[in-house]
Formats: sequence, C-alpha cells, structure tokens
Amino acid sequence: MPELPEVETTRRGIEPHVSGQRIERLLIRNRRLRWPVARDLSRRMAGQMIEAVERRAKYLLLRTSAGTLIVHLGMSGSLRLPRAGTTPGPHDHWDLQLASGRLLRYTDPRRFGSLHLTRRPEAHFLLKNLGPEPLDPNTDGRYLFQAGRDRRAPVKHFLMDGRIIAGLGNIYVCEALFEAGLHPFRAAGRISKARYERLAQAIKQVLQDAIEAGGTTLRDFLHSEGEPGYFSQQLAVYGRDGLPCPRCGTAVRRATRGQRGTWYCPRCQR
DNA sequence: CGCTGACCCTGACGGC
DNA sequence: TGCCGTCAGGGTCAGC
Repeated sequence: MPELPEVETTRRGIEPHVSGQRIERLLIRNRRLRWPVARDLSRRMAGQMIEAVERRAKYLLLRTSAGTLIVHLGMSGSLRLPRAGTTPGPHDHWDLQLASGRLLRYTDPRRFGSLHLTRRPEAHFLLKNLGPEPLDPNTDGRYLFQAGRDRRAPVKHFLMDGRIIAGLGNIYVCEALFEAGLHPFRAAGRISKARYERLAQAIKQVLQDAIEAGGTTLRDFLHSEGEPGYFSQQLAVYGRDGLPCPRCGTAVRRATRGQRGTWYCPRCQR
C-alpha cells in the first residue's frame, strides 16, 4: 500500500541486495499491468548489471547497463526478496532473478502498477511532468507559495498534483495539512507565505517520520511475509472520522470529494 | 487551462 | 454462510 514513504522504505530494503548485482533473468508471468509490459523486456534485461536503485516520487528506478527500469507499485503493489524457490502466488507478476541467487519479486493484486524500460528516464512520459521532490531542500514554503499563486483549487488537490510537488498521496496530504493547521478545502491561492512555510515543514516532517517508522521493519524484506511498516505509523486524522482530534479532541470529519476521502479537524484546520 | 468523472483491477469488509 | 454493494493508499484521459 505504497505512498512515498513506503516506496522509499522498499528502496532502502532492496538496495543492498540488488545494487551491484547482475540480472540472470527477468521472468514475467503476467504482462497485463497498468500498461502492458514490453514483450522484449526479458531478453533486453538478461545479463545486465544493476548499478543503482533510486526513487523519483513513487517510482523506483533500477539503473542498469541497458537502461533504467521504472517500477511503479500502484495501489496494491510490493517488492520482496523471498528465498529462491519460494512458490509464486497468483499476483506475483514478475521476478528478477539475480546471479547471486537472490530473487526480487513483484506482487500486485490490483495491477495498477507498471514496469517500463527506458534509456532516458527524465524524458519518459511517467516522469517528465513531475514536480520537485517534497524532501528536496528547494521544495520550501517559498516555492509552494509561488506555485499556488492565483489558484482557486483546494490546497489538498494542489498538493496531490504531481506536477506541483511529486509523490504526495491522500494519506500524507491529509496528515501534513493537519500538522500545518490548514483546512484541506482552502483555495491554494489564499494561503499566506508564512503558512506555506509551515506546510512545507509539515510535509517533510510527516514523510520523514513515516520513512523512519518503515525503517524499523526493513529486515522483513528478506523473507517476504512481513509488510513494510506503514501500519506502525501514527495517523492523526486519516481514516479517523468521528474519533477525537489528537490536539483538541474535536471529532475528526470526513468529506468526500471526487470519490476520495478527506479527513481533517474542523477546529484546528482553517 | 482547469476541473469532473470514468476507468484500469482485485480484495476486504459490513449489512442483510 | 453467502451474496451484494461500497470502498481502497494511484494515475491517466476524455469531455466540458
């Protein structure tokens, strides 16, 4: 169930076992992901060296000598390092078999995820329109304030627009807005620079805390059963309608906009 | 250009 | 126990 912290947790979990390793074989069992996996991918990846495992927004980038593999986990995807020989389940759509004997296995029941190979990731259609990384020091209150100028869209939708800021999903946007005391439906263009400073800080804090919480379960990646530590994250408002706001005790409210839930404290968030 | 809703798919859960 | 409707963390795209 991946948002940016879960993807980063995954990256850190697999990186030591994958980076610097040679690909023996890419075994694709089901090509029908969000976009069909290219037919010649297995042939092109055989024997390639994985040089680095990076992340851009919610995408994992496996840099290889034949190009960059772009992996997206969609809504229900995960990457694990099961023991060699572990029987694949019905949603285990591809395996990267490494020369070391390790196995990197991709699981995605809903198949909203994807797998692409590209020579120029920065020009790839999935990546080329992405805004700055939220944890980049340059992604600060000043930047958000400038980007929000004259926008009448609610700040929540503004933050979920990957062209403005990359990789923020529903959970962490709700949480960051709570931390910043900002009402999710306030127009993006009607927020002061000072409040954007607070928001930018809140975004970084919420993401960093979640990444750290995920870090405590990194070892689980080796044995495939454990989920990344997303659930151990303490959520203040997300999914908590009717429960007391941790700051003032007022009942957390849930609103629905565009088929998606938005949770906030009607008293603390203005 | 900006916004809305439909859509890709499966699984979990609550109500009856 | 089982069936059915609803909802889910993402992201693109058509249409207005």
